[in-house]
Amino acid sequence: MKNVPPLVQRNRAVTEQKLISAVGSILMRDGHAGLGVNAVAREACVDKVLIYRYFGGLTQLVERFGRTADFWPSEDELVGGDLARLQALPPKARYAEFVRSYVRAIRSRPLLREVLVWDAVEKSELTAVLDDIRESTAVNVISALADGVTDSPDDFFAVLAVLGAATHYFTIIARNTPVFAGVDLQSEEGWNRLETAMMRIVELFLSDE
Amino acid sequence: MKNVPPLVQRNRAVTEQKLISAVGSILMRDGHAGLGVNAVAREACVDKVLIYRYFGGLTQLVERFGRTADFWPSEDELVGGDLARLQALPPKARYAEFVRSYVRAIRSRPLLREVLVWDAVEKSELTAVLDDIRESTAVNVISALADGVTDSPDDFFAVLAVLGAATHYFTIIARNTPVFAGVDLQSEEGWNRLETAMMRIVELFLSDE
DNA sequence: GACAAGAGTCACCGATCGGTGACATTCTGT
DNA sequence: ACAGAATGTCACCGATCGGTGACTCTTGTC
Repeated sequence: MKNVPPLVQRNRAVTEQKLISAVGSILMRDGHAGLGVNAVAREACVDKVLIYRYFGGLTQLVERFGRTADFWPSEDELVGGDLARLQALPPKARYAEFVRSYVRAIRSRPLLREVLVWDAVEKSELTAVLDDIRESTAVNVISALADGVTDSPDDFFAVLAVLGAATHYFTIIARNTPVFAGVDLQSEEGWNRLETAMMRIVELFLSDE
Repeated sequence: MKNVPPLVQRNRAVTEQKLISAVGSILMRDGHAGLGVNAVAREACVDKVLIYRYFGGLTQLVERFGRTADFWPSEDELVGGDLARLQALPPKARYAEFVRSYVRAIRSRPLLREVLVWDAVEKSELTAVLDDIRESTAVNVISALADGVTDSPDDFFAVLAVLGAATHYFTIIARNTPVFAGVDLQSEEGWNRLETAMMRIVELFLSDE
């Protein structure tokens, strides 16, 4: 009897999953500063010794979390869901729309926001993993969109880097800072100002075909 | 005799100053995460109880530090040291040079860098103080430079906010992140790419008189 | 049914944290 | 000179941290 897989207790796979998702929960609720062995174990309703037994320590657990969790938006979402349609647009509209999609994709992910903070503030287990994901994604997306801008005299990729950096920064500080350089970060109106400014920047850098 | 002010011991003013500058030292060496009552007292070679007696607690001490320390560059330095000369330039060159001065002013201040990190990552005692300083400085400088751009159809101030945000972000992540979106943050060449991109952005937004 | 391996529980360690009360020393006003 | 305030020292508290050893209980195998 009871050949059915155990309903509840004594299941390493389930316990591991509880621990991994506890990392995400804590990041969302308390930020990276709240991440600790005791906190994760408490959140997962599991004894902390299992963190060491199953993962080798918090470091490795967080590493597993980084590789498992998909807080980073997919490349499809980064381009607004339809790469082919975007590619068909003339450069101006193509990149303007991409910038807007990027801002909204980043902004709408609270977990990603916290991870961005962590990534910016200190060198951690997630940093290396995240940096790799970010850079490879950036390369893929940008090369998928690059068309008709290669012979520009300007360093358009540097411009894109500037816009990406600004997006990350606004997203991060909007959690606590109400106003930056006169722009209201708590209202949609403020973010619209930023979006249009960024879209206008890429338009000014690109000819119309 | 001994009417001269005491050479060494038993001097509240000196002790307070030791504590205040210890805050700066720790921020520089260990970042905001290393700031604690014990750490500050240890750094200042002073008993921690004096932090409570003289300031009321670490919070108020940090607040005093925020108001006294001048990690934030002066408005003169933000404009490259000579406001009048800058104001005499045509808008394009004026703002391009301002952007470059700003990037370099921020980048060359390690203490400011750490404070920027702290300000971005969490709501603390310094946050409110810093936000006030930053916003009022921004208003002053921008209004001192504003001339001939008021009737632009574009939201040029939002563009400046974007550039400021990107500057802060690059400065923050350069401590740990080697590359962002293909730009090397550890080399002068990478920063030159960013500087020129930003300067080019403001140029494209401004007519030549 | 016996038994070993795996899963989970519990109690404990040393270190550090923020915070405080009690004491010793020095300075100052009269 | 003396008293009282100011300055600084020291020991201690409870809480939390990361980490570990030893135990109990469950499960699968023979």
